[in-house]
Amino acid sequence: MEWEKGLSIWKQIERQLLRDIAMEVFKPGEKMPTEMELSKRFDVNRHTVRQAMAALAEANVVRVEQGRGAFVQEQVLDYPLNNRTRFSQIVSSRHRLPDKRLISDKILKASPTVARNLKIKPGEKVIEILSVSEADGVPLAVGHAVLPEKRFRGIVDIFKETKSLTEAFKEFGIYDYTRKFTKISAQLPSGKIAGLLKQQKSRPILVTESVDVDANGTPVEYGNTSFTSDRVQLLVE
Amino acid sequence: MEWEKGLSIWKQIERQLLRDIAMEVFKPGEKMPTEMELSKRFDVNRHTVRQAMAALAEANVVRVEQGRGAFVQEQVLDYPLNNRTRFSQIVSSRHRLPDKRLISDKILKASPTVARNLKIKPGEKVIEILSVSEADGVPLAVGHAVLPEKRFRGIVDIFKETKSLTEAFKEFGIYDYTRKFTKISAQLPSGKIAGLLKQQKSRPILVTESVDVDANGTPVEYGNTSFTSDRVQLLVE
DNA sequence: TAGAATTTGTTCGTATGTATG
DNA sequence: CCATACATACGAACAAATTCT
Repeated sequence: MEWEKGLSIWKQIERQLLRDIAMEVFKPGEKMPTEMELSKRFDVNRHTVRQAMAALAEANVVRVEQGRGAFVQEQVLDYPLNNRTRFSQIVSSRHRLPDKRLISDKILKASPTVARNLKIKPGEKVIEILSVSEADGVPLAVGHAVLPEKRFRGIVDIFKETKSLTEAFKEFGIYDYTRKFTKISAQLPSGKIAGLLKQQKSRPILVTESVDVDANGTPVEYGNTSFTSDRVQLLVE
Repeated sequence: MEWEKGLSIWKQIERQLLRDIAMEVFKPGEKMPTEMELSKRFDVNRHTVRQAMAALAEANVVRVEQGRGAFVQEQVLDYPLNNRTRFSQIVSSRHRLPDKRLISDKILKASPTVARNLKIKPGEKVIEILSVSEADGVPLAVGHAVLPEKRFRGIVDIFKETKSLTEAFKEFGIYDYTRKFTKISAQLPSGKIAGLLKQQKSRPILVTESVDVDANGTPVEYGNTSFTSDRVQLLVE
């Protein structure tokens, strides 16, 4: 590579790498070449490459992990929390193809935590639905929803057809429901969740705990959603 | 320990451990005895203890880490995001003693990201303030605020006195400012942040990125706050 | 499970060019 | 012209984290 004069070498390297990423020579999520390889390619010192990489990391274009390498940042999806937008709408509006796959469903007895949030008695039957939400075939979140079985018997079949809880609720006369609260924490994923999200166990996830209520204020769903923090960012406006 | 009849042994163990935690025999953040030690103490099989521990983990009373042991969960502080509440108010309302310590302040040039969010030109001078927010002497968050230097020259001295940006803003004629947006992600902390939060580098943190604007909609602060996810939970209502 | 190899992070030192007063 | 400060660039050695064998 030829160096223009008037512009520092590391800035030219930064521009070149940015072009490579834009041209998908290095694709989102993929590993970049090592600093050694890059310093050979550009025929400069490793520090010069590092300065370019640091600039890219600051601009959130790449993510550098000690001992592993640098990775091209996936496109981060802003996931709004406080309004009534649904997953499929959010993903569609970003020109990406949404999908929601049912992983499993079970009927079991409410644990104390579940019972408190759904305002039912511990031990009452509840429906547990595990699903994966994807955009363009890439998993973004694992949803873990719990609903009172007494009120929503048979909802799983409708969910399977419509792939949407919103639609399924309509069959039970619930045309509007709102989010009562959302609690957000950061965790490391279990092996199961990491597998479903197709991410490493060492990368953290965003976990939201929430309760949805119907027009009367009665809880209809207690949910627990795990987002890949590499591909999703929660947004409060 | 004597077993009551009519109640399963693991539930009695669960109750006993809960009592121990309530009496602070095991204190928040501390390591619990190993499963082996507990099974000896209660003279039961290790699996019986595991069942009790699993129940406590489900109830979020303890946190189990493979290869390290079980730890009593710290009291989690719900940190509301969407209203105008300030840190000191939030902590005070939970009957805990708030404190905000200035770690460092610097004047440097705005990076492209900073410039975009503050709506200034890249390279313009900005004030960078690093602070730690604590409750009862335990660090909860590390704040990283960036302000335009042109408008807020000398604000650091006022911040040092009042320990509050809200108060410092008043000296500059800003009596009201609002949060334009908050973006939330999960990350692993850098060594520096982990040290300031007095937590392990392997435990994830919640990072909020936000912009505050004055009454005219002009950005006054671009901030980046890192919360310990073991002691803080973000709350959106 | 233990150690070697790989890869990034940090800290020295050295040298050069450029802007400023 | 000089002194100073600052950014750039290179080199070497070691620390820390991860992966491979």
